[in-house]
Amino acid sequence: MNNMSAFELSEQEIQRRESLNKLREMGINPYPADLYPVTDYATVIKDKFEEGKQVCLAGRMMSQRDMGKASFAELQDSSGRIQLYFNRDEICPGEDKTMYNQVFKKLLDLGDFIGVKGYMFTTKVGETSVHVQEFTLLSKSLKPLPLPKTDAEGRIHDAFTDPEMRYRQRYADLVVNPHVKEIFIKRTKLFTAMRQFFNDAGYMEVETPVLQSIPGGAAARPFMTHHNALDIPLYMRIANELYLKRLIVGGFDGVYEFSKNFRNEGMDRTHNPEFTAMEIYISYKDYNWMMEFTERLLEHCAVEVNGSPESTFGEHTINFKAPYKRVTMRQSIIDFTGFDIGGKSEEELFNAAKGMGIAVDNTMGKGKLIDEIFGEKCEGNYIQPTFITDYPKEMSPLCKEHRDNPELTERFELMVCGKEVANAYSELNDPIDQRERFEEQVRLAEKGDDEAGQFIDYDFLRSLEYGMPPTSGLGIGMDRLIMYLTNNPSIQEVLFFPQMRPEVHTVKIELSDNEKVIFDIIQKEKSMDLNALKMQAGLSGKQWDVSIKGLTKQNLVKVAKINEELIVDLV
RNA sequence: GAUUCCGUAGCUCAGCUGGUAGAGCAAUACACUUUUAAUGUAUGGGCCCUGGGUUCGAAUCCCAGCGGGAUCACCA
Repeated sequence: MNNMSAFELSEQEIQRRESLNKLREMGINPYPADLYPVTDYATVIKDKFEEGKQVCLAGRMMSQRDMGKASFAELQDSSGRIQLYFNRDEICPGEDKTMYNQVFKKLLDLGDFIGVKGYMFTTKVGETSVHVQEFTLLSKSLKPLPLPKTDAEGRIHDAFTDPEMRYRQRYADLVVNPHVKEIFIKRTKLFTAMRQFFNDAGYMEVETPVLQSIPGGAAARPFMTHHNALDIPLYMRIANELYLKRLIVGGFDGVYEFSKNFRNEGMDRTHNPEFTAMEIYISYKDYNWMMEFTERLLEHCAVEVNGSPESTFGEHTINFKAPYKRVTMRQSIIDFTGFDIGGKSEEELFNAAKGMGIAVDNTMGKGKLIDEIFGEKCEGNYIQPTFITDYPKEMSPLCKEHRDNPELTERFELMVCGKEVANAYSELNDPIDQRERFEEQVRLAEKGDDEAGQFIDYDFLRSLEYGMPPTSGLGIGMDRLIMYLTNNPSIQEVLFFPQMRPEVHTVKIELSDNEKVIFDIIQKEKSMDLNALKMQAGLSGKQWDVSIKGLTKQNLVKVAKINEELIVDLV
């Protein structure tokens, strides 16, 4: 559906345009340029009520209750809503009552931005309100908002709920659904809290390239683009890890970045093609230190966002209060399956997984098999924040080998509600080992493992050769974290503008009768010789000329000259 | 990608086994000087997602498409 075309204005849209014109005729500019001297905000003056206090505020008029010579309206600004009281003889003290009778009562529509000056008072019924002495139209709204109504018990009626329209028209969603705005305020609070925590610890926020010639740091299908001047392919980053590590090589102690990453993969309730990860790298630390840092960080963030370390997600109450339980992957698999992966061969793991009813195939190595068992049997059980540690080496090409066991890595993931929200390593800084791991990934990719990385970033290896201090790194899926902190099971609810299929605008075009005749023929044939079409249409030379030009102009057909013959094609 | 549900007025939704389209809110007009889902009276507003098919007749039944939701699969 679309309302983009001027041909299809609804009745209400036409009425609003007429009001707009009337206002102009009365000398009222519906889109004035001058600033409006706002001094107050709706909820602030409601919370700190002072009888008779002069106020000046601005916002959208969201409801109007006319009672003849007096009226009530509601003003919604960025802070919330407040009731306005309009009295005819105070708005219009003289003989001329136009401002009240015409402008306020007739020509203003719900959704219009107005500015009001007046004083605070309480109505008979006890509602704190602004007694308006003067109002100004600040901006006219030409399209009716999908406005719900709220009753005395606070129940919302006819709420604007259609997810498609809410996501496509987030601006309208934000105006009429205050709880939606709340989600995004919390989202920003989360980012602020995290920044503050890192900055207080002395770490530095940095920016690294979004356009990369080698998309490294993760295994995912990248978006490709092209740089014209250099005439080279470029990729949108899938991760920023390798660039942050280069900065650690360069001598920064701690660097972090909120990284918009892009992955050209499927979309669903928890995946959007562009999403935000936070990555931080801190030198001279290991993953044990990072676990302690992470739990303090998340407790801090939860408190800043929700005022409490506890957060509700669906049927669960998640407690982000540190410390979190730590379980090795080996122990976790023992806990939930009774099977001990320690020291087992690939064949034994293969058979064990098969015995658990897990779909296995021959391309799977040890690491992949263990990961499948964990993903299938264990992962979903961790509701409260839990660190799962010591992942198999094969799955972690950027992570340092475990100090006690060469088959494992010093890696942890933080599980919340059965999903990964953070991932951290003692970072691999041995350039020779790193090169071998990359080469192993390329072999796996060639074998058909589409999760393995296919590119080797030789510049990154060069930087490691100069020497990277022992470093621990942490990555957090910001979208997923804010989903948990705002009780939203869908990523679309925590992104202002989630990816959608583009809207199709079927433009309705009025064709003349003659144009229709031609169009009907060409629509069947798709493409035909111009003279044959002219004959079939049976129009006079002049009628033909006007009609075919009309169709070409409306971009419905195209006339092309091929080998001295004129061909008409359907567009 | 698979399965399934949905698409009707600005919004939220009815519309039965096919018979010329309905409500509430919103809108327009009138009345009303402290209402608050204000109220009362009257009025207007629809490519019923698109395209085919069946039928004397389709919002309704069938097929295809488009868009969206949910579940599953995939996603270090």
